[in-house]
Amino acid sequence: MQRKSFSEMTCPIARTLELVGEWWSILILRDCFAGIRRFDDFQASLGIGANTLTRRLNALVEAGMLERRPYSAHPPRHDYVLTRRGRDFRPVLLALLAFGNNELTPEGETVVIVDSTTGAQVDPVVVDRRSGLPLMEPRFRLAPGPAAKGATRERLESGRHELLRPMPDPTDAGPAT
Amino acid sequence: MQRKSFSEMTCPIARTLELVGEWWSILILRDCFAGIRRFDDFQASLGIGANTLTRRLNALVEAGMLERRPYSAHPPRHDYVLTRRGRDFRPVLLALLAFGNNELTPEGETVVIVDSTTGAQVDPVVVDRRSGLPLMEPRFRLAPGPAAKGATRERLESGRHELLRPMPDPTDAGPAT
DNA sequence: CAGTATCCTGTCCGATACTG
DNA sequence: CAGTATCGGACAGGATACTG
Repeated sequence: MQRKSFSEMTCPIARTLELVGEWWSILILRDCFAGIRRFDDFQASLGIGANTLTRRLNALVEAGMLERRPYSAHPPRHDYVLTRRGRDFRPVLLALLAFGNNELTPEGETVVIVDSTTGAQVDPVVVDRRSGLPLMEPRFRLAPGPAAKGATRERLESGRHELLRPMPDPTDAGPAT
Repeated sequence: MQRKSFSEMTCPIARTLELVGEWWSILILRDCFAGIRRFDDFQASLGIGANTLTRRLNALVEAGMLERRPYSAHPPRHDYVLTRRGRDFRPVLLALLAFGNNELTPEGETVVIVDSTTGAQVDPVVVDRRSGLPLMEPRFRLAPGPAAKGATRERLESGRHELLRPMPDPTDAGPAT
């Protein structure tokens, strides 16, 4: 990247983006959750060049998202499996999946989450683990953490942040104010 | 991109990735939720070139994530505000935020979500909106949607998919060096 | 089968200059 | 202030060839 490098950024979102780096990385992680572990299977599933796959796989290992697990010594062969950190990425994939299903399915959905007991399709929401309440509840707010500084801190303290707030629909003919 | 183009892919995750395209896009969306709406403010917040910002902003408008709202006619000026689709992207940002906070904060967290009533820090989880149960419950599973085909369908039907399943810890790699 | 090495190309991005 | 136009560099990703 010749972008100024996200590592200089303290934002956790930017950091995460830096870690998963390129798009293929996320798709590879998706495939890991689909049970794929072998080089060849990744290649077949993704339609990615062997070359590029090597680079992405190495990057993910280096990022601590994947781990090599030898299954043969002669010749040396290994599976690529998710580390704890890699498994922690799951909610991001679920969120991407939900968004894609809600917004981008001209010809119908290809993957859905269903509740086996009812057969109903699941609508994923993000909630607070402890209270079970959706994060949109007014009681929740973004706050500066210990390492926050400058403009970030100010913006967070001002309460103007809308990541946890319902927003008016601009297309719904709301007066422009 | 000279990648084969995700649009050929039917996976909702791949589609979403195609939509938000480049990394700056996601950071721009993040800033939109932070209440930023003006070209200049994006530039200052992101440290991005005016040139690049224009391109990303145009792409996001074209993708239906942002909308231009004129606030001046002479000269023509507009705010960039989230559309419904753009606001639908919120859970992805929350998931990225949570991941970054959990995994990538060597010097401490910069942004946290807190419960105002208790002061406790919030741990976000993804649950089924209807039942309130975490998606890891065995009753939930991925299933092929109406438009699923081929290998995707087979893999989903085989039940081997682990996106909604707890996975064994592979001896665990901590942060790789 | 499971990769690595090399070369090439597209394009994302940054810097700079310019406009109303 | 809010952008657009143009140029150049870095790098992700593709194609191909090669190894054990």
